[in-house]
Amino acid sequence: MARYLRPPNTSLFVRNIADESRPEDLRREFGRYGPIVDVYIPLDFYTRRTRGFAYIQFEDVRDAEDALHNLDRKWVCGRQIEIQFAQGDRKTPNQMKSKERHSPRSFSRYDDDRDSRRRRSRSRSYERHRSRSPSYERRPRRSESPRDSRSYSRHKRSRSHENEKYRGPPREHQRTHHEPGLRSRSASRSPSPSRSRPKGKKSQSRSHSPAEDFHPTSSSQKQSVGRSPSRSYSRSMSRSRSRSRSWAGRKSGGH
DNA sequence: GTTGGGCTGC
Repeated sequence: MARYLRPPNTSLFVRNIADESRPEDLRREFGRYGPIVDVYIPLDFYTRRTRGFAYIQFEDVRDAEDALHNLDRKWVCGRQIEIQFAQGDRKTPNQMKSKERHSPRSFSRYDDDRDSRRRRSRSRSYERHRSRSPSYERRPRRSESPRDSRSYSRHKRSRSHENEKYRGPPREHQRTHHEPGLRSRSASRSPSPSRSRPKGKKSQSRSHSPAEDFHPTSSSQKQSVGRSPSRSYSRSMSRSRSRSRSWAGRKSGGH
C-alpha cells in the first residue's frame, strides 16, 4: 500500500541552521511557500542550546516540497541549510524520557499495530488546532504575528528565568504528587528553607538550625511548652499549603 | 555529520 509518490508527512527537517535562527525567521522563510502549521527548533534538553536543526511542518505536502526545493542548500542566517523530509513523528515527552533511559537507536514503538487501523493518538495538544480561514486563500505571510506561538511553548517559557546556564539535569523533577504513606513523606521531604519560609516572619529568631522544622519528636515534645500546640498546628497547615502549590509555587518562587 | 516538543490526568 505504500505509495512512493510522496513522503508520509508534511514536516521538513532542516539541518544546519544557525543557532541564532529563530522559529519566526524560519517561518518567514518557509511560509512563503505555503501555510505553515508548526515550526519547532529542538533544543538540547540539558544545555538549552539549539541542536542545529529545525522542523517545519506545512499544511500541505506539496508546499513542503516546494519549500524544500527552493530553500534547500540556501543560505539562511549565514548558514547553508539542508532540508529533508522529516522522518517519524514528533516525540511525546514520554518518549523522550524513555529515550534517555534506553538507547536512542534501539527505540521501538509500543508494538506493531499494522493491523490495527487506529493510529497512535497524537491528539495530545502540542499541535495547535488552528482553524483555517473560511476562505481557502493563503493568508499573507506578514499577517503572522509573534503572539501566535503555541500554547505549549508558552508554558515552558513561563517558567523560564533562564538568565543564563541551565540548572542541573531535571531528573529530580519527578515530583510524585501524593505519597500515601506518611513515613515516606517525612523521608522524601527535602528541607527548602528559602521557599518554605515566609518573608513576613521576622520576629522568629531561628538562627540555630534550619532543621528545627523537622525536629524528632523525642526532644521537641518536651520543650517549648506554651507555643508548642499552636506552632505545630500552623506548621502543619503551612506545609500542606505549600504542598498543594507544587508547580506554580516552584515556578514563581523558584530562585 | 545531531530526526522533535522533558507537566497530563481521574
